[in-house]
Amino acid sequence: MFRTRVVEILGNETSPGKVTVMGWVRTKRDSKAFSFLELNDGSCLANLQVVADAGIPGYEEGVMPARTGASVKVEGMIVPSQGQGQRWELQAVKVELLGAAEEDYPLQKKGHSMEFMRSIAHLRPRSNLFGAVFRVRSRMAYSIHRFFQERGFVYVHTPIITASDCEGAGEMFRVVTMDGEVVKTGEEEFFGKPTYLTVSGQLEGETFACALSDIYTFGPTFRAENSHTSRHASEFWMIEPEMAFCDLLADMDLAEAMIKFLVSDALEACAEDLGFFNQFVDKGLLERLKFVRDRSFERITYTEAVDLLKASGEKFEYPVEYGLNLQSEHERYLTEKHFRCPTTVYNYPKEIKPFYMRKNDDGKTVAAMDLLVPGIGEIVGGSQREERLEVLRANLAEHGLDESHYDWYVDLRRYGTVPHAGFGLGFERLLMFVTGVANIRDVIPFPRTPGAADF
RNA sequence: UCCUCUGUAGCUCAGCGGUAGAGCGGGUGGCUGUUAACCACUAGGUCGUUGGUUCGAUCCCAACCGGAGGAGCCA
Repeated sequence: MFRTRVVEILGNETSPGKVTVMGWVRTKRDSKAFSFLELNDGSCLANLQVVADAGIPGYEEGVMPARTGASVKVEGMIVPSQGQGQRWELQAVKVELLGAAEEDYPLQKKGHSMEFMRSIAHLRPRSNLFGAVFRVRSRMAYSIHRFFQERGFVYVHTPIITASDCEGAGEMFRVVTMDGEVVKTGEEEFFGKPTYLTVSGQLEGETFACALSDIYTFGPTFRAENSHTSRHASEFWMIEPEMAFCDLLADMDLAEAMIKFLVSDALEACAEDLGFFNQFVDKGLLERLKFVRDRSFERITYTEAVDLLKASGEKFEYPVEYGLNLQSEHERYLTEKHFRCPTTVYNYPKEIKPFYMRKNDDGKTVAAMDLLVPGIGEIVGGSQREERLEVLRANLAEHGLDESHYDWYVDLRRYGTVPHAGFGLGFERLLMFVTGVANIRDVIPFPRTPGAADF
């Protein structure tokens, strides 16, 4: 089957002449003597306008029954459009109906609510919005690999089924086998011990960084948290670079460079789709993305942030106090009202951070950092890892963890330990930031949230 | 897990203590180089479920179920 993609046709300076195009009908306007078909093949946001004169081969069988949602094959000439609104149009010489759409095709030409679109997740990529979202998602995945590969990072596939529990990362899904309706436990466990779906590849990533220097992971992660918000999903994708011979400063530099790289690439490679978001989803999107691309980010220590929030005069629902976690409202104030740009907060009190983060010399804080962006909040969380054997052991004990569960992790500090650091970036949150789409369910093809695992 | 909002036609919503309406979508016909086309006609609903109050409930009350938003936790 040979076809020309719509994106190739519409980008032409001169007519490509005779082409065959296949796609889905977005809308059709009939008159007595001819029909206009808006054809979309997903290769770009724009449709190709097809002009089909009554009487051409396939008009009765191909064009007339082709209502919204139908798939068609059109052969014809690309000619300059007589009408307003498009440069090129396809003057059809032959139309073939590939697949009719039944009368109850749910996508209308008019806008639908996001809730309804979620209920038809198998059809929503055929809409302008979701087509654009998922083209951008694909491009950003590609760009992430490019960013790291160009910098000499090695891509590591950390396991999805894991026996390790990356402490502090939340509730986990158990992986079990069944005997009929009975879950096999104890001696019967498939792996001989309890296993889970991974909540993070970080600990395994550290082992590879302590061999290949600079590595990254990029894969699905799972959290069994019962959280109902627009920013949480039970299954999501995460990018986790880990670097040997690296401290917190270089870690923050990398996180910021990565955000800038991705935003810059999106602005260039996804201009049409971002323009659509800017018009219909978030009027300030392009301005904000250009700002992020061109300006430097703010950096502030946790202690400075607490002082700043206390002195702000702003009324918060939750108290600002050294030693307490920054609440969403506090993060939002910093990044949306005070600095009005992405902000990295670092050096958090050790009590509110997990065991693997490196203790600072002040004895009170750890070398942790969160990169906050306007509208989303935390998009990156990272730290320099504790590389000193005795300090790590003490941390495990302080957190009430059994060292025997982490023997392989502790080994890294026994055999040629090195300063190292890394971070985790939520892929869907990045996409929310880049597209302006407000709900995480709308930037992942088939979202899994508590109580919902359709499709 | 907690708090708030919400559930009427395929979709988006209006409505009212006396058993329902619009726009879009669908169907039929017409018309026009149209472009969220236009015009006319037409078919669609046990008003989320179960109880209760009432002469009478889609409307008031309760519980449950579903959806959404926020908090916490995090990415």
